[in-house]
Amino acid sequence: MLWHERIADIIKNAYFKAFNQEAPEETLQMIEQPPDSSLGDFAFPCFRLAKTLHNAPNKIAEKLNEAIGENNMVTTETKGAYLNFFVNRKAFANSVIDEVISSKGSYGSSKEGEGKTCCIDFSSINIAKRFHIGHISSTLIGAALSRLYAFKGWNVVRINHLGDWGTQFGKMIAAYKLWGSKEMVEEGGVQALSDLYVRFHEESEKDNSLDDLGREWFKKIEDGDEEALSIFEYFKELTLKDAKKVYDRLGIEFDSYAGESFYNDKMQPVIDELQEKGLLVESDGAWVVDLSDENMPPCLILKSDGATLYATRDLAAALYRKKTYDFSKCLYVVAYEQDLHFRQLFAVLKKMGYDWVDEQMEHVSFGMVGYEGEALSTRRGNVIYLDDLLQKSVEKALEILEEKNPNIEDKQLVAKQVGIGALIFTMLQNNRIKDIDFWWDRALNFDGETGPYVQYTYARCSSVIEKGSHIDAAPDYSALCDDITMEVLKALYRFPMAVSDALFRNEPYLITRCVTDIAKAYNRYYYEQRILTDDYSASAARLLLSRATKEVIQTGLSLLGIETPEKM
RNA sequence: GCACCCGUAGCGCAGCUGGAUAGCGUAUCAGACUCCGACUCUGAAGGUCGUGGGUUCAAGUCCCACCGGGUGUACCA
Repeated sequence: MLWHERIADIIKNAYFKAFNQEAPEETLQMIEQPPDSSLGDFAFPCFRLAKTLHNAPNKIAEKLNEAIGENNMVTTETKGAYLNFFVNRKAFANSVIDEVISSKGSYGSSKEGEGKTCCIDFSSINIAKRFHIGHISSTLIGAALSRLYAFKGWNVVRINHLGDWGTQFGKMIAAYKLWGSKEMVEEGGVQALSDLYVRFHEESEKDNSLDDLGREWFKKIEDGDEEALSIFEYFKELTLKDAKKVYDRLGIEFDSYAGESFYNDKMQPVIDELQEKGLLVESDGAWVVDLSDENMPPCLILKSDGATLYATRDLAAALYRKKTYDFSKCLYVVAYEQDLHFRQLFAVLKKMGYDWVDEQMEHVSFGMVGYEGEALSTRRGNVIYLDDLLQKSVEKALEILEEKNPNIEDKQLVAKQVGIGALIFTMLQNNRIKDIDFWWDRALNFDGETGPYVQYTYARCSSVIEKGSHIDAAPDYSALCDDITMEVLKALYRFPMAVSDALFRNEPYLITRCVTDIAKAYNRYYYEQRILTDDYSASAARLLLSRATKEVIQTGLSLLGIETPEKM
């Protein structure tokens, strides 16, 4: 039983005894953890009760305290309006460790999502463009969320909504036909495609007949011309092959690559439906859904030349996903630049009568990535490609390993785990909404609260557990009752709540920070408390704590997509 | 112009959805290994929480105005 619940029960009983009425519904939610452990392990603030009980908050706290009396699980004391609880440390240690060890790596998981489906639209790379750091947030946040939902029992559909539609692909084909060749692209990969595109732009400044050629080729794609399609498919294959390398290194897979082109033939029904429901109005030759009652600009559905737009496609995609997956939740992990677009999208769906939108659809927006104080820009060279970044981070990790632990086995593998782990950790350390200014020296800094710090703690646990493997005495939990050990136990205790909060708020950083807290508490403990001693019963208990720490760190990091080497 | 987001220590950020003395990391300074891994640990210093009002027993947190920064604002995605 959770200690929160246990304490809520104690309060409820005391409340009834003291005031002869039921305690408020939200008693459980009112329980807090004090800012300082010396105040208590849990606290119940009584301010809010003053009104209903017509009594001063500190008097209420005192009365509850009297009503509780003696209890073998907690001792209580009042401090002003707070009723503070000190847990029975031995019982607390025992229950936290049991809980972790008995769940066998699934500590913090649950089945609350069972039978429900969550679609997560993330990463969403563009065809014929290299994977750069502009896509890293969506990719890592989306991947972490997909693991989190799965951990909570959800059926997760990971969708890579490819940017694979638009006139630029007509231009690409034109450029390819003019100056490119299979050999050249085979050798240069996606970079060669980007170069072709850049060249097309340059040349079309001088020769504007090229733009017509581009449009012609795009028209051919639209009309299903065999040659155009086969070249286009080839570009797509090439891009995905490149991206796959990055995804593999990050341990990410997708269930669907249905991108923009996929919805090409699925928009007409949506347009018809908008028409039938009387939502489509003409405006300056274009067809829009008016959203002035929502204080938003109109949502453009059809251009004046009859062509569809981004919003049209997203409407079709949303309805398709609902029909195909019957989701209970549909997340869009997209930068905040598109806040308005999603607000419009959701508003239009609601006008169409889809009331599930409010509860089920969410734009999980995040801050933008810049490079050393400037905006990302391919033209100015302010671009970092993801494969380069991963490579550099792994190299840095390898350098440090060579220096600190040159004789380690699987050095290359460990360097990869540490280097990539460091990167993921940094990216998932803060609130999504914060902009990220990318600096090489910051990205490659492994000191302080970083991925390697937590991984190091994990390796430390492994090491001491191995050293103590000969101990088979029955654990004596009274060895886990001092203040410093309690901080480790409390950090472990908080983990399931961090997981729940992270899911509720769609914020992976809550996991990152919880795992960091655990590592910090354990490192301090490790320094202050000798784990392996002559007292085998005490050692056995301390080893169990180490094992619990190790397992929770592993669970937490794996949710983020970070691996845990046994040695580093 | 309008809409949305952000503003907390030099820098990078938390702050449990309104509660106890505002924290963490970095950088700076001072310390700690004959000892389970020094990629560790302890301590010091660093703040009118952008500004001014308001609501409340209680405001970094809620409301209003202003200042500063970012993003968006119909035929791109």
